[in-house]
Amino acid sequence: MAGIRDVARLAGVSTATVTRALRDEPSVAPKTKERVRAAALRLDYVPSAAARALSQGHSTLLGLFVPDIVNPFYAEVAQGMEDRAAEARFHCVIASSHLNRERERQLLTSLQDGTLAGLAATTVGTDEAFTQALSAMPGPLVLVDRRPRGLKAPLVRTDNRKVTREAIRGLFEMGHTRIAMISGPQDFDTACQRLSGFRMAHRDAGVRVTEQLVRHGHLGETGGHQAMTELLAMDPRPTAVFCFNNLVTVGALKAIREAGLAIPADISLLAFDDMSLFPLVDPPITAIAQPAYEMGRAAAEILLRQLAGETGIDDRVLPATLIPRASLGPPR
Amino acid sequence: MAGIRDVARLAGVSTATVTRALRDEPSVAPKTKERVRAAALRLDYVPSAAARALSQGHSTLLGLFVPDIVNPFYAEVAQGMEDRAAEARFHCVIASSHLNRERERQLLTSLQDGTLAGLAATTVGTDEAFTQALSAMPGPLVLVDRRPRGLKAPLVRTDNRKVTREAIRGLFEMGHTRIAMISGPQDFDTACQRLSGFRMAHRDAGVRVTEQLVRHGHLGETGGHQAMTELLAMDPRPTAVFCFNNLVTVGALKAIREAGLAIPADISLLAFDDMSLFPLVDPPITAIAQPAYEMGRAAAEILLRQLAGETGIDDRVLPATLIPRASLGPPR
DNA sequence: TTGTAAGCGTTATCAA
DNA sequence: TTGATAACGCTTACAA
Repeated sequence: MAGIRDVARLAGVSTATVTRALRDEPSVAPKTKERVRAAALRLDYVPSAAARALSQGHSTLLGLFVPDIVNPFYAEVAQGMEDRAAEARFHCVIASSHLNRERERQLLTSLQDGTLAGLAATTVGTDEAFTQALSAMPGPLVLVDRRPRGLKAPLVRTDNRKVTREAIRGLFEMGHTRIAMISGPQDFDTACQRLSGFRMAHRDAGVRVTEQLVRHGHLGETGGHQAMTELLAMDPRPTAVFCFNNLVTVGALKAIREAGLAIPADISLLAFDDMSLFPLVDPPITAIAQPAYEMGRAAAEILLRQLAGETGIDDRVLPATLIPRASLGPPR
Repeated sequence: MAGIRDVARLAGVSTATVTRALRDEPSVAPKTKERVRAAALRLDYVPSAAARALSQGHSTLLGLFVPDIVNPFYAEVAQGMEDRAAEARFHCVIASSHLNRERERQLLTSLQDGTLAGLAATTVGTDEAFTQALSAMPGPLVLVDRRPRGLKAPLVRTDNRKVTREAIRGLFEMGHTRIAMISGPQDFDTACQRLSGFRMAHRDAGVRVTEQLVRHGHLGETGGHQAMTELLAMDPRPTAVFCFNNLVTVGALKAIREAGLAIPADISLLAFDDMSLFPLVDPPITAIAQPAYEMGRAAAEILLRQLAGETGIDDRVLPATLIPRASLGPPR
């Protein structure tokens, strides 16, 4: 493996000149640059990332912390982040924790030991220790999707409240009056915002929210399934249900099927977060799609700007879109 | 940020002793270790990854090269790889290329510049330049899913032929005789193996393969859609179709719907690769599931073993499983 | 425009 | 069992 010295020797210059030439600094004479480039090429010279990181004080690695990379929402965030990072010749380290504490700790250590130049995190509100450690961390930080209480860092998110309010309004316009919501933990700000939109739509429609129809604290397929089962056991049943994320939707859908009910005839189903197969499900699921890919890009962008020295960066709010399909219909 | 010198000073030892103590080497006196640990803890000392990498000659970063992290198959591979890597305190850099050449080049550079200690790759056969560059690379390499021609490296894969053969046999047992296959590019060894299983099942059943029913070179949803449309235009139509991967299946499914045909009454559909929503599709799709997570773990495992100096590592063949659902039925 | 030389923070070698 | 010290390979003042 050729080093910078070999290149310097072959080109007949000093190592300092090699560095400058290869970075295309204007202070180097064109002829010199040419010679250095030729030498580097001939020796297959690739500068050592470790040496560079050590010398410059930071790496070109961005970290992305997500609960579950298999969840397509996060996968798309990852793809967006990675694409944007690659444009700046940065790489992404994706850590998918499954809420694994040990893994969280490892990631934080990596931020401290300089493996990572910056971190984008989708944190779970419950984990106070992690949150606190995060805020004490050196280096750029950006939050994606949600902000744990007390964490001061730019956030990339969707306008949850607005889009939910509009979507639920559509339900009222169809004639629904008993609309249920399967919401997440109350310390998820996303859940709160979506719930808030849900309530506002009720106010808009002059309908009081039936609190028993709002189920808090549900997560994942299991949570969605359980909440839906409970909702279906009520009398009278809700005529529509709004699920606060993709996995919860899947669980709810299964529960509805098991109960032998028809969508949307017996009950309408509205999902937050789209999935690629939702159009093929029976029936195709109407969903509020978040611009996950763009959110990932925006996160990388913000990290890069922070690394460039910019401070006081604002939150970035991206629009979500209602994608009408067949799971919404007027109540019987 | 405290460095090793600060710790050494506080503990009253040399930097060499600090290193040894923190790595728990037996040559350090217990009392000394204790003192060093206390000092490190008090100063919040975290060794610099860059300095360590420079000094040791390699990082603790594993690279995973996949075509598309949003495809759940690869996402699961990534999760498996990452979990296994984390156990050894390694991180994973995921590069999702979308067949982007520039991105491929970047990743190779990272392998050369020492950013990555090893690389797991799911390469696309078509890209000879990349393949060749890969084989010329320093450092451990492991192939996942498929092996491009001429690349000598351990491979983690599924027993494609066997599982396909058995699944297609099931189709014959149901009474099908005109079974189509939407296969991938002929330079994908996975496509070849699955096709081979398809042919073997025909031989087992004493049925000659109708070559017009075998469509080569299709990839992605678009490819699946197009191939299926062509197949449905044939007269007589096939009574069953086998799709060689998940995206192709989705495309084929859409084409069947557009043609207004019923599954499985008009045509049976068998997928290679499962997806989490396949059970919810109309009808639920019968699929051959690959142990993607385990494949990712195995890839990391092999990389780690190579880093530990092991050579001559064999391919790892994992079993796939047929998951019966409702998209298969006897022909009319 | 180019060169010299001092870091950067570990680890590893050799002595003690 | 511990300590000095020389790498590791690049970047960057500072000089020339």
